[in-house]
Amino acid sequence: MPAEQLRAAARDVFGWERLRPGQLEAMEAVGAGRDVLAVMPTGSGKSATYQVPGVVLDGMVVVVSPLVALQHDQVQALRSRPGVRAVQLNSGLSVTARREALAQVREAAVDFVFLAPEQLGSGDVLPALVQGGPALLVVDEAHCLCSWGHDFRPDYLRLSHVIDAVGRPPVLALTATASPPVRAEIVARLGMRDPLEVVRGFDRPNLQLLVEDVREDGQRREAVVLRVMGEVKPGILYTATRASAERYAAALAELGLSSAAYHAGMRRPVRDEVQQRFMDGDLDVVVATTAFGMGIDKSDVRFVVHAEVADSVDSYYQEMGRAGRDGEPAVAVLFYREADLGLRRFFASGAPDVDVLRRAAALIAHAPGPVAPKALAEEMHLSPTRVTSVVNLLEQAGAVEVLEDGSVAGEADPARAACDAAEVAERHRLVERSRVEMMRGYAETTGCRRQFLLGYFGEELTEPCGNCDRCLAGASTAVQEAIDSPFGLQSTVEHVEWGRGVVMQYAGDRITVLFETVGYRTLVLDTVVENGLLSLVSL
DNA sequence: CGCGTGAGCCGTACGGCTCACGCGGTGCGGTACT
Repeated sequence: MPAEQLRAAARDVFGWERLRPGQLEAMEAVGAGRDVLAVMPTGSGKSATYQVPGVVLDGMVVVVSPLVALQHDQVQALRSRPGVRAVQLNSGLSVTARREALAQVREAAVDFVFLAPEQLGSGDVLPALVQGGPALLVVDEAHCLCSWGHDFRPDYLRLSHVIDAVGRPPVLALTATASPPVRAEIVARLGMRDPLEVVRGFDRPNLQLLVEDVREDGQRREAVVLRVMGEVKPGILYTATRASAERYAAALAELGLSSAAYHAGMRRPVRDEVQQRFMDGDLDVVVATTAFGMGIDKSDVRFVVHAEVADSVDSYYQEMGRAGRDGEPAVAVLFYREADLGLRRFFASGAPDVDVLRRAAALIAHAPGPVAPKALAEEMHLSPTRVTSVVNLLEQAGAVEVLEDGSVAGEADPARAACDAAEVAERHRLVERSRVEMMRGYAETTGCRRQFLLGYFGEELTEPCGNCDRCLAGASTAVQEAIDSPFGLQSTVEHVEWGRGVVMQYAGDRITVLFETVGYRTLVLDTVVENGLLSLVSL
């Protein structure tokens, strides 16, 4: 697909006179049938990378998108363009509307179809897609695969099977934030082949990065409220729990701010109203849990304050990145207390029930033929989500096989299968917990915070930034040149005890490695070298 | 893991302390009930 054709479509259909370099690069690859992973900041025209090829391509584009509300907005935006046909498939559709949409999909009589991964799990959607034969499959907000796929929304981990089932069209994965290991996981989990990675800058120099140490929980409340009161509005205050969001929202309102809480425990219409008021500029502060943010693109947010740590640097970067999108000065403040890591560790430690794994493996092994997930759910009195998650683990452990129609087969010894599957989950749990530890790394770093963040995302900032609290205090310790070390960034190393890992970062006299089995570990480089703890692995 | 809540106790009559316990995030879909 020549660039000229893409430019013409962008201009004639969407009214975009110019395409940015990253956009065009991704579009051309997609048009040429290549898998693409695009990591580009929100507001940089990520959606254009599938919208434009979508109107040029001969065939239908399937977009897997995590939130029904996002799908709705995306469909509306596309329908407003001349001659563009877009539908969505979700549980909100009436029987008639759904039947109609499915018929259109079967005949490939639409340009775009939007759906959540759960739609692909059962019934009539996958056969309709197979018949329609998509020309491109897009996974929007692809980091959800890693953050949600393992337990919360396990249908995400089934996408590679869907891609195979619909005839392996080119795959385009999109996200705004993904560190190198997250990118690798997206590529692996989707089974992408030799993907082109288009990664556009992570650096947001207009964001001032601050961390405030809190000793006692009691002191924090007041400090957070004072900070929010003192900042230029509007802004977002993130909290770790719903109750905390409610409390802060009330406290700020009492002091005269227009503030509102936002979390998943609130009724849908109330949540929508809060979001709308924020977008319209009617709110000074939204006090929210992680429920708030996806799909929010408001340019003039002046601060993002975290009352407690996020669950990973990936999440933190994504949340703070909602400030200062207009390029004007904005501030990201993290209130840090070591004890807060406990709650995040708790969230990251949902251990699987070995007995459930064993029972599932036994049912599958002793069945006369392949078992439908629905039958497993009924037999075991588990929700479909739990069953999918259990099947995913057994499959990753190599104990069962999921057939093209979704049914599960396997003859492994149940006790053994459960043990192997639990080990898969345990490895994932360790990595999740080490991601929490990297939040400590950010909060406790003695060096430039931006160098830490960019290093985490695989980019190098050669000089301290001058716009974080460490730099402003003149206290940034020099970052050790990677050149001094025998282990280059992103090189594969082997530890005497923890096995293989990838070098992620240098900060001060320390080296951080992401190990396959135990997750992130930070080591003193001199000790590593003196004792020969690491060796370079040539691949 | 650690915070907030409520029960129970102290030691002197209502306030304050300690301790045990439960709970904590994210959304899809479908079902049951107005």
